[in-house]
Amino acid sequence: MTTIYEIAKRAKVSIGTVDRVLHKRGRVSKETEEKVRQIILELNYKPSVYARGLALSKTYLFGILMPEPTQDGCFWQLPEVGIRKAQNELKVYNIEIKHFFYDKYSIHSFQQACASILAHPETFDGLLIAPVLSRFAEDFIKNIPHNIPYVFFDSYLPNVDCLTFIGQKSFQSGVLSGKLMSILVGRDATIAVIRILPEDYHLEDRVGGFQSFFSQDPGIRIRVYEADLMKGQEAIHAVTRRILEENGDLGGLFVPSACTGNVAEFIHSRNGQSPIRLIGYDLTDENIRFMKEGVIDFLISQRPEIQGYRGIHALYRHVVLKEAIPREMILPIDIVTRENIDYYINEIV
Amino acid sequence: MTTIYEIAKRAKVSIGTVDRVLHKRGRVSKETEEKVRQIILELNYKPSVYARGLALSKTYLFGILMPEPTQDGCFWQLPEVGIRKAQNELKVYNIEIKHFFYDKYSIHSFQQACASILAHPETFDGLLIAPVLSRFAEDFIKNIPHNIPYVFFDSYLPNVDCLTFIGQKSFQSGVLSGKLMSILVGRDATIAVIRILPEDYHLEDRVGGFQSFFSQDPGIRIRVYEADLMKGQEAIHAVTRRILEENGDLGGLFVPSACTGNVAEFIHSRNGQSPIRLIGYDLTDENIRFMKEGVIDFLISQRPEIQGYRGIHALYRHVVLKEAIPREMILPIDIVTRENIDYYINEIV
DNA sequence: CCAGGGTGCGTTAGCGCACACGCAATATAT
DNA sequence: ATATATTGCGTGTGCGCTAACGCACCCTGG
Repeated sequence: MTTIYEIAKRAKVSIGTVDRVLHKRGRVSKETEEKVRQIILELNYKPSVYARGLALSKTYLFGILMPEPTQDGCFWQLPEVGIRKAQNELKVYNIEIKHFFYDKYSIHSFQQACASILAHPETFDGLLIAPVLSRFAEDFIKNIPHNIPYVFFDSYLPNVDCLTFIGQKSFQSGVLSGKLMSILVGRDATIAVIRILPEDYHLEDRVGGFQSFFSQDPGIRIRVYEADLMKGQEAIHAVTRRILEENGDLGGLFVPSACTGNVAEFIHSRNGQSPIRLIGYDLTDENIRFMKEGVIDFLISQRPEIQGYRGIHALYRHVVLKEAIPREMILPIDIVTRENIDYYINEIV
Repeated sequence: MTTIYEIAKRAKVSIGTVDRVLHKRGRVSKETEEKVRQIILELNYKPSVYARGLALSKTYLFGILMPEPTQDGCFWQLPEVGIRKAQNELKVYNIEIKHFFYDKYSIHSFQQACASILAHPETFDGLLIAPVLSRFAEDFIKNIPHNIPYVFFDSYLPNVDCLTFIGQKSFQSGVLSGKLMSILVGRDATIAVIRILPEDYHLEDRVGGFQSFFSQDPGIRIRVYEADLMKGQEAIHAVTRRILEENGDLGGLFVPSACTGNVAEFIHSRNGQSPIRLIGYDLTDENIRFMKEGVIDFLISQRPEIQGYRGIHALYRHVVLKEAIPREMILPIDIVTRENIDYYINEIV
């Protein structure tokens, strides 16, 4: 193990000088700085995290900005699980976490949460953000001081300098859903798709991917319906009713969001008819229940727990260990069905 | 943050005494020990990993015992990927790793690798073991000194005191394969299963699970064939040929191991006939290729990269951080198909 | 009676690093 | 010219913990 003493000795300077070079604190002549840098490279010096941690004895604070865990059928509890796990693991490294939840169907609530963070931005060593309300999130991002890194998870904001994005390729997950649906319904069928509003890139992409899978398949008729959640959860029931009324021969139904359970609930209550294949997203409690009951055929999981876990970890590795972080971490598109669902529930890294 | 000084002050003793209590090094009277323990509990004292690491300035060595990475169609490269990643991440905590590879089709080779470890067992702070050759692995385990912890991954050895097991539920993965096969082949079909020898609990369970899925399905005829890999890789080709010859109406083929690609290769070369649905295991290069070409329909992944990564991490958390480790970590049974395979390739935590 | 050993404690020297401080030597302002 | 910054460097202290060391005190056996 090479230490700053070793470097100082070889460069014929004191450890103070080495330290100044390492931390770019100036007060070093060009020549000595160059010499020290040279030796650091030669010896491939890496500071001891233990010694650094001890000397600094600083506690780091990461802020989390995300929807309230109870929203979207408690979907947002899932990243929470991973965040808590990371928090526990990283406690020993003096990492602390502060949550800022917002109501994703209330712009005011979102802006209030942002304001809380921006009131004392310098107290945070990093931020983990689910930028669900894309347009308003952009304003927030602009006001984050440049020296504080932030990570996106779940959804993405283009043209923004985040440390990394952790999530899934939405379009491709739609394509995969299409493939699964095609296996389930056979060559000739009518399939309904529920487009969820308010508009969200994420969900639009899923629908786009799904449609694209069938784009050259004349046997499959795809009909797109809309449900506006700004008008309340009842919108889902209403549209499902319409779909069933208007399509007596319905073979399958694709729901590009976590509210698949609401659809399942309605379909289930209307029993006795021919089975409708149902594919949706995310392992919320309700979705799990309807999958086990056989109402939902496939669920796509985005590994939300792991997104949360990795988000915190990325901040830790960047801020504390000063490691390089990849620009994005794309998680697999997990296919969940009755036979493997138990192993995906609260599955963390 | 509470320190040993704080504890010492409250207990009216010196830090040396506190240290002796913490490390159970004796030389402390019953009464003072009790008092110190009491205060430690009260303050919920957790030693600083930074200070410990610095004071100890010890490097830890973990040994890995697993098959040569090139075996089973380079399947064993996959856990290697995760192990290397963990190694890189944990380097800063003074963790080092030493590999012991063996030829899983040579008992002698296995025993030699074991002997290398047992020659100086005390140099290792922990072991990560893939106990593929179950019966011989048992002998090895018995000879590991009791103070050195070991972790199993990939497969399991019953009645043995490992720190944790990291792997998948083999039987259930077979059930899942059955489900997928049933969706693919429809209500009436003949399905062949290749039983891989030498006997391996892991693979037997997968076959068992697969058969159990169809146990009450009169429309599906399941025919089990055997291929003995001890006689070389050609056994796979030979049995595949026999299957095709004896089952003109073959609807599907289930291969419970990584050598699915070998089967695919053979089926692919015999083109022009009706499509045979193929389900197998693991993302080896060959399997990936045949999946992308459409020869393999589904692959089950056991997340081998993550198994390796987590194995090292578990040892680290137990040995260095002295954290409690769960008795087993069961990984999800991932369904991989053409549309999502790209996101599973070399996917690590 | 005392040598030898065990018991119960306090003291101390690092581990490698961060950072404040101090002290010359030079540069700039008054 | 003197007063005041600025540059370039070395020194020293402390972060919290580990483990060796040392010093009384007691017990035991010859």
